[in-house]
Amino acid sequence: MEHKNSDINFTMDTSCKICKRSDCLVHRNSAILFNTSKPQTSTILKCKKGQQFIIEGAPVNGLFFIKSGTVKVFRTGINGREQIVRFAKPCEIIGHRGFGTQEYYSIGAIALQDTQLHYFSKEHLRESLMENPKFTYDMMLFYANELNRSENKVKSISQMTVRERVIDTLLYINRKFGDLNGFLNLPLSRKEYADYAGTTEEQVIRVFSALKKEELITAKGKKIGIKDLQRLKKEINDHNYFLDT
DNA sequence: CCATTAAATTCAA
DNA sequence: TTGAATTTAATGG
Repeated sequence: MEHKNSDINFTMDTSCKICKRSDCLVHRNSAILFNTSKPQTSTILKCKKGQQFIIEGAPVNGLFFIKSGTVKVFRTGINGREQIVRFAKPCEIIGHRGFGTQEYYSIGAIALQDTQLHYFSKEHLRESLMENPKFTYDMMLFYANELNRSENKVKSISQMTVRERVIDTLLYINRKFGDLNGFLNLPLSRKEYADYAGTTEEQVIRVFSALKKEELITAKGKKIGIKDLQRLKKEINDHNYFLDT
């Protein structure tokens, strides 16, 4: 909740050197995004673990693309409760909802690990979008995907039981971040699972304990291992089915 | 929700 | 690399 916003480090970069994926929006459109003939192309923002780089209510000046690391995007509710909207990994966009119409961010974003972000100004993006239909189309697909996911999330929160929501969260993390040596490749606190699933830390801990007893998962601190993916999937597929990345 | 204990992580020597 | 200090997990009221 209470994260310090200390020295943020800006450096210039003219290309996306790390990511070489053909399905990466930044890489696929790097010629446009890193157009060297334009003065202000991109900036790299380096965030340390736990650093907040988008503050709710701050003015929107541009968009962030994750170059490396992971990020949680959240919104704070009325009672100070944190609702995690999504977890984001490299090649994803952050802060896009505020782009265009909104003046201020309605979400906050915090680096879960040391993270590098490409930052593009509104002006540069506007020009790139106007000039390049392919880039615009890629962006549109991203928006459509996000909308779909967000609609599904509304359903899951309002209609699923706590247990189902926790399982759903585990499957989401598994789908999106995969596993490493049998453990989910993203260390999260129980509080963070709770904030995504829309419950409390205690509930998550209790569901985890039950799942461990049923031999569906294993847990060693923040390392959560999925033991029986099929049975977990089956349990929520009775009510829900959705894909996302 | 809060208090207690156990467990895990961090950090600095 | 270790272990003391701090943070986080788990359980029961």
